[in-house]
Amino acid sequence: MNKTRLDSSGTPDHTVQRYHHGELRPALIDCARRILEEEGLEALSLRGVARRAGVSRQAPYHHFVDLNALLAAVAATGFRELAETSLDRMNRVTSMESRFKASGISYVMFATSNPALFQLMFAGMRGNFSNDQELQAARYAAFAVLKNALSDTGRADATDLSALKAWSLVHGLADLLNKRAVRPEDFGLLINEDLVENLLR
Amino acid sequence: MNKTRLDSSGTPDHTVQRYHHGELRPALIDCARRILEEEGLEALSLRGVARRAGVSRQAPYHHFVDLNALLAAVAATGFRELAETSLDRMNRVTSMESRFKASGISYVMFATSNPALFQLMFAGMRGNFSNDQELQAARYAAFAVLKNALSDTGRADATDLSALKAWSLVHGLADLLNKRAVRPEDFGLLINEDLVENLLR
DNA sequence: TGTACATCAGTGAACGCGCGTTCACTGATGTAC
DNA sequence: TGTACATCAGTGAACGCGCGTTCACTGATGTAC
Repeated sequence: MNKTRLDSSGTPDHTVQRYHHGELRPALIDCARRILEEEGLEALSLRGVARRAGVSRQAPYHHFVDLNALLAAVAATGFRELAETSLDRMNRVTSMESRFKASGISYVMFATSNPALFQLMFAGMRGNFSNDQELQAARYAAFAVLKNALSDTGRADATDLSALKAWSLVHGLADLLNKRAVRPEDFGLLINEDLVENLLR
Repeated sequence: MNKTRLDSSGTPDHTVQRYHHGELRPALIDCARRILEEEGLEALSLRGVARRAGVSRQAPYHHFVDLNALLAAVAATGFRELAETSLDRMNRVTSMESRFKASGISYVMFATSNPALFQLMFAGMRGNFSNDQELQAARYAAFAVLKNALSDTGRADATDLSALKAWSLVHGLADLLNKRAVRPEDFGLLINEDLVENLLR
């Protein structure tokens, strides 16, 4: 272990090994996200996260009571990001109809850009960490963005059932793409986004 | 171990413990299915299956080269059953339109009646056992039943893209129900089937 | 400004678990003669 | 019809792995005086 004191510039730096990490909690979440991205959900473990953060196995327990708490925190970042990128994309267009369509596209794009994270976000709903407060709030906020996108269209059929229909459509497409049950090439298209565009037209 | 000889009636019986099981391969697949049903996909292991079949840990290796081979065999039974129950349901109605609708309903009902199995069936597609011959054949046959249900309607828009749209819709609904992201109670309904009926109307 | 000391955030070793898989072995079965 | 024997389908012990988690400990930090 190459332990050095914080140098005089004083800025926290994950690459500098110090006894007190300083930003370990967010760093652990970040490492978990990278493991999800590179190795998938099955490969995510507390020990692995600690290893990646360059910290002892026991260190994470100072920031998360157990593995589920870490998973909940990671899933929460996922929902916040989903809401954020959805709003970003929606704000690039003006009509309520195109905003609604943008929300659907962003849902699929988020899911296929972060397949393991997306899996974790929904795995939690029947799992052991679904009652985490922070996670519930983030999930609720993300779903609200999407639901509002539909109701804002003012469509006559903007019912709960239509919302479910829209959600099922994009959720299903996202999952089929992630599971490789469907590929854009099968439709003569190059990338997922083209396929979503076509399907939601 | 209560090992008894095969009694004079001579019928193979899984409950009678004999040195040679006689029907171990199908029995293992059956045990795997029951573990999926009762404990979920994460709980499925070769050791667990052997344990449940009342057989040594090593015994399954006489019938499956490794865990993936067993998983592939289990997933294949799933696809065969999906095709079978879909056809059953479709054959209870006459018009091509209602047959198509029946195929959609049966897809969701199968998925929600066998959540862990359904998860396994699609997990394989990006996993290590997707190139199993028997599995590929069963999967192809099941998907053909559903695709034909649409093309048989003779709809003008019975394109590949419409097929994907229909598939995404039922697949998404199935997954949302399985992940408990959506419950029929949220829509004032009692059971999943009512919700599917409403959504596909 | 210095310092004593409580608290915070790490370390390192260990426990117990279930897993996939390999190895050498043996009882059971079926078939050729 | 009997029997020798190859083969099939089991057993049981063991290896090595990664996991979540607990325990006792210690270095670092910040604050009251």
